[in-house]
Amino acid sequence: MPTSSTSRGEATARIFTVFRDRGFEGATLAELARATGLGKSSLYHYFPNGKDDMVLAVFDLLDQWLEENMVKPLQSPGTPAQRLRTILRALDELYDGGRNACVLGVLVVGGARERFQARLKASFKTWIGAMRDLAVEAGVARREAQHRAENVVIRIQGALILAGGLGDPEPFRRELRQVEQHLLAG
Amino acid sequence: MPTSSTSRGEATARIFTVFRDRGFEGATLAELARATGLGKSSLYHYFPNGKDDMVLAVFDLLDQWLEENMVKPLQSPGTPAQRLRTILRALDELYDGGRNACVLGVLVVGGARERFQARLKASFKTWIGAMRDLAVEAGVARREAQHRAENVVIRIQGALILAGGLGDPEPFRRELRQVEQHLLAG
DNA sequence: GTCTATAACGGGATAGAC
DNA sequence: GTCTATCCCGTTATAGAC
Repeated sequence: MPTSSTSRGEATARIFTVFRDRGFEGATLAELARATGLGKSSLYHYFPNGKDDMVLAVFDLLDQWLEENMVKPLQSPGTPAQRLRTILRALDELYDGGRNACVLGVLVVGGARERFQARLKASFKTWIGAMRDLAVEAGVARREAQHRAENVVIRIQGALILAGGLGDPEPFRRELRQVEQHLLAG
Repeated sequence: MPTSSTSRGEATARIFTVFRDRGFEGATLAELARATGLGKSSLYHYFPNGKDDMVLAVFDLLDQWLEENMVKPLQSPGTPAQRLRTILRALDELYDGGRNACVLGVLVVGGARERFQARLKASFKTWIGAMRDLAVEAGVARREAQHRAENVVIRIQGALILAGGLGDPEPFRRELRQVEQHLLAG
């Protein structure tokens, strides 16, 4: 169906990286156009409300990613520990071993938060919910599982911040290893 | 010596909150002027290089805060646990129980990181170093103390992100309580 | 759907009087 | 040190041809 050289979906994937690296107010139309290979007019063709629409598309893409890489592994075969490993590997890849920021964390700061609070909350809840369900399945009491799941997300977000601030991805890598031990521990 | 109604120091304190709440690119001169009660020209009188100079002043202020509230308590009387409590109380106040963002975390995202990487790294290292020294004094081996200190900073940063994303400060409050148990544990 | 051109606006920054 | 006025540029957004 798509007739253009760069589909809306392909454009969204590029736009994702621009918001992740530059933040909402730091992402200019010029850079978004360059990153997608589209002219400004074409961007407005796909995203009539400009950057706001682009961010919503990024949330849609992110929610697909969460569904595929966090939620779907809950129904896969294997032990909870094995599936957790799969999940953490996907996160490690998404964040490029601590060298990439998290677009959710980026959109929490500045004026973007107010605008997209509902989507931010929903995405975080999806993520936390998946981690919690895995812990519950491994025998952790539901309330404790919820807290551990939030703790996992907190530590990943914080590790990405520190890695960025130090200019060194190592804190992220160590934290990811510890998280693996922590979530399902007896 | 200051003859103006709003001194540079007072202005910096207000500017701090604007960058914290809006981010570097989100903070406009109009808002910075409004928040300080100064005209644009007065801002440029105090900060000849505009927003860049303002951020440097914010780093100076923050480093003073770290010295007073993280480093100085290391020489205070009392057990390490007591001094840790004092330190965590100061952080709880700084972040208003999880309702405020961390200006360090905010400046890590977007184009501000590259510009201020050195200052960011220095501030994080000061903070981590203080936490580490406290753990060492409590009998934790130095390498383990360093890791725990980084973990504390990671969890505080991450908790602020999640609190912002969910629009609920509770994750921060719980994390702060857990951090208190974790840093010095035998 | 994509292009060129441009409108309309807001941003950072400066000049010069006081 | 502060004010008013202004400049210049980048940014968002739109118009209209192809």
